[in-house]
Amino acid sequence: MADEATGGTHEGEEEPRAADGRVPGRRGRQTRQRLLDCTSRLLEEETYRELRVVDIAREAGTSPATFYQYFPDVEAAILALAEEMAAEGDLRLTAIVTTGSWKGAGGYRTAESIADAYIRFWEDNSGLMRVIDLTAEEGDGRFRAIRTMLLNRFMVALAAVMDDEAKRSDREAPAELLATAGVLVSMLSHVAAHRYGFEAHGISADSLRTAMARILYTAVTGKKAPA
Amino acid sequence: MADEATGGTHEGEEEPRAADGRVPGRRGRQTRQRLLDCTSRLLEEETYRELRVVDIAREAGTSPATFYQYFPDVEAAILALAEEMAAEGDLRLTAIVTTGSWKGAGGYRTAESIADAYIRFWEDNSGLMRVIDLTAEEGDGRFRAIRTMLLNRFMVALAAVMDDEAKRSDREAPAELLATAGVLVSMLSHVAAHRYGFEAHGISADSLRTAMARILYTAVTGKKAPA
Amino acid sequence: MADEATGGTHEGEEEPRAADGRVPGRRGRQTRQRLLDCTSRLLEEETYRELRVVDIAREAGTSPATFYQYFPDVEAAILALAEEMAAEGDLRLTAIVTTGSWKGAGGYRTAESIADAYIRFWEDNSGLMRVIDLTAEEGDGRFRAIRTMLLNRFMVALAAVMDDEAKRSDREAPAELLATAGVLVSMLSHVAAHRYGFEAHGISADSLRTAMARILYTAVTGKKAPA
Amino acid sequence: MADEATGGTHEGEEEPRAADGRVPGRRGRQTRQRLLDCTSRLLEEETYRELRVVDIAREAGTSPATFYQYFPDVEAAILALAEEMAAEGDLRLTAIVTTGSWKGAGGYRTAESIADAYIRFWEDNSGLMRVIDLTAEEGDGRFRAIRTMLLNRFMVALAAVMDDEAKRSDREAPAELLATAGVLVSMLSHVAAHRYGFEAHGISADSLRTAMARILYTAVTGKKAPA
DNA sequence: GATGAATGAGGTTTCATTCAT
DNA sequence: TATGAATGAAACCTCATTCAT
Repeated sequence: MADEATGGTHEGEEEPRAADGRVPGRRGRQTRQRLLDCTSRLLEEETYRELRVVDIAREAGTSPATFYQYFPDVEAAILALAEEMAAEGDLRLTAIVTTGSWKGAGGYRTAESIADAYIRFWEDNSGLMRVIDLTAEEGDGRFRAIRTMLLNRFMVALAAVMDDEAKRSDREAPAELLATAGVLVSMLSHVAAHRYGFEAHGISADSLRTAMARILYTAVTGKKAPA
Repeated sequence: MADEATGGTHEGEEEPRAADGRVPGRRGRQTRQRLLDCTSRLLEEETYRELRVVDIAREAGTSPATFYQYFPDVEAAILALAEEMAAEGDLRLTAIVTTGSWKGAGGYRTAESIADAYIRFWEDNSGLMRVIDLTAEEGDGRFRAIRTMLLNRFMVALAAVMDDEAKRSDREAPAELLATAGVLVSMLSHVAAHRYGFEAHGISADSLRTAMARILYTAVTGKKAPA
Repeated sequence: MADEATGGTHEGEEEPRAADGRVPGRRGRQTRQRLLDCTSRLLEEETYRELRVVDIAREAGTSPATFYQYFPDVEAAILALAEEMAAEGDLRLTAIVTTGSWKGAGGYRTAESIADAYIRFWEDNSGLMRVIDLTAEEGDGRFRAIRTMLLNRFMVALAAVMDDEAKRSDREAPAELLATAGVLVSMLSHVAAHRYGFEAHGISADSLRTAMARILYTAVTGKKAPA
Repeated sequence: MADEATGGTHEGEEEPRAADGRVPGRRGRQTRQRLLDCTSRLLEEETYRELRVVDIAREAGTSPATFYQYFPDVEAAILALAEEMAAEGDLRLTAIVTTGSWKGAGGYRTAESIADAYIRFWEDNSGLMRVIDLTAEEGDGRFRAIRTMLLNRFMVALAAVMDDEAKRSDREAPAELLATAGVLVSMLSHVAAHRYGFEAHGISADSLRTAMARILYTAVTGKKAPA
């Protein structure tokens, strides 16, 4: 969920630096990227607590020394990864909200597709999101910032939609507009994150999606969800 | 949130065992508890990734050797801690739902107090809950089980209430009753967990509570939340 | 030589601490001492620049881990060694000056035995003294302090003797009494340190001793050295 | 001080060679010199024990690879630096002795200016001299040779002066002529090296100079130093 | 029951060194 | 000539873990 209301920092693509302070060339950037990719992959397999520099290096077919040429430690690599992902994910998520229509019968379908897209997004980045969530909760400012960048626009977009819908149907927008949007984002995030936990106990992804879509729909339109 | 629908394992209070297999006496149990308390405390301060046996021992004013008399590793201590907490928390959380009335004006107040209690519970156990969430997401069955034990009854109770309310007001209960309850629990959990993230960006705990209470209220009663 | 005129700190035997902050017991102190002894030995063989923790541990028949239980790094071990030595050496050196008589023919013999004792002291501690000198020159306050503790009393004693002698023979004591003593100590130290360098080029320890004794004798008594 | 009586090796200005054996051109010599300069500078700031190839390269704004084009390791660079310095310093130091007059009242002033010049010379090359002293003490033949080259002529010149003065005043030259000169050089060197150590404890450079000048004067002329 | 002490094991980190460009 | 980049090798350092007391 979006921990912050203030806008994400568009950081103008600062060059990554090698350990000695120089900006790496083509080959170097390639290696760096390979390390990031492997970090990402391992994040799915290993426990965060047990993810080692050696593992990443081995996975990437290099030596730890090479890893340290590009990142001071595992966290830094994950941070870079998170930044990369947030930049892309931000758009991907926001697009979902702004695209769909909430008028008439299609509204519920929009709600569904949001739930769907969210779940899929989390699935695509589960390892990384898991760590971002953890570290943000642990109070790490850098990861909090990333999380914000990633979820904020989605949250704001959702709030805007709720506002529009309220006006359109002559209702009053809820006083806690942003908070409500944030709560909904939280709901989506957490369900997506723990999807397998649910499934392991008989609650299908499908019914989760439906349950979320209904809540979303009602929150946005103020109407009962269709049967 | 409740990853599982099946009941929590009531493990009949098995005695903790020391490393040598014996059931520890009074002094031993005290030491063990001290270690658990310190683990809990450190879980708030340190990063999970960096929590070491040595740290716990030092915090408890003993040596690592003593730690190993009671736990095979850090995870085991956390697990014990989690079990301890789940047993107590289960009741504490469920009580909230079963106690309150949903009739008339008081219904909304019940929703509010649930949100409140949830946030407070998380606050009291943030470090531990953080780790339980993480490890459960990472697929660790033991922690998933704990999480279930903790949240399942709450979820089921919530589902029951929703069912009752539907019957009372002659509505049809939502098809996805359990899923909906699960989703609501997710919402509560995640917002509680990331409460400080929200606050750091201008969304107050108060407005979060209100936003959650409204969604809860609507989901349970099928009515619009009062202005 | 004595870089400082102010008195050495008698530090009341502070207990050495292990890495975890505890005061080691008997066995621990033994190990610690063994490590110190080996450090001392290696200081004679290896280059300071190349003295590694591993070397010391191996020499002592333990593992690096054990070393780190007692010292944070090589420097710390050397420092401890230096402190140990300074406490003992201080007395050993000072005794030389205060013991001998400067009256009549015996005076020159006293000068000689000072030179002698100094050379011998350096020989017994060459490796350590070498490092103390280096690090003190490099500006390390801790080693400077040690050097002071070691040489200061000797310097002061020498100054006192010079003062006495001046009074006895009705001369005026040199204005730069302490500075002169310091310079003489420097002379003794450096010659002792580079003794082998001299010898390699045909200047025998014997003639060095004589040359120094003469300069000493003249400086202290104001008389020409006997042929 | 002059560890050796035998003459310094005049090595006929052999061209420096690059790693591949070629004699470097203009640009190459420039780079090499820059590396030497940086080494010299770092010798003042860093500890000898901690001076790394990487440091030098970075300081010089190049990469380690470039360093290795000119020197096989740090020691080699220091050695080159030392040779460079010794060639120049030799003359600079010796000039002091041969220039001044020892007749009459001016004699003491000559002694003073020697002490002065020595101190200044050390100050200009403290880092390097520190390392030369250490390595020579550690028994490294190459550095011993350098040290000899640097100090030998000064020592010999001093001995010659002492001899002259003895003859002039009809005294017998001290039997240990060379040894005495060597001891005096030691004195000068050590005091110069530890000048700051003295100052930190209340013995001023000025009084050191005076004390040394007096000892020198007496040793050379056989007379008491003027009040 | 508690714990000093030792240490195997293994990850971390740094560096020297090389090579292809 | 210069240097990005990679990396073997080795030291550093920390920890989990054990055991004798």
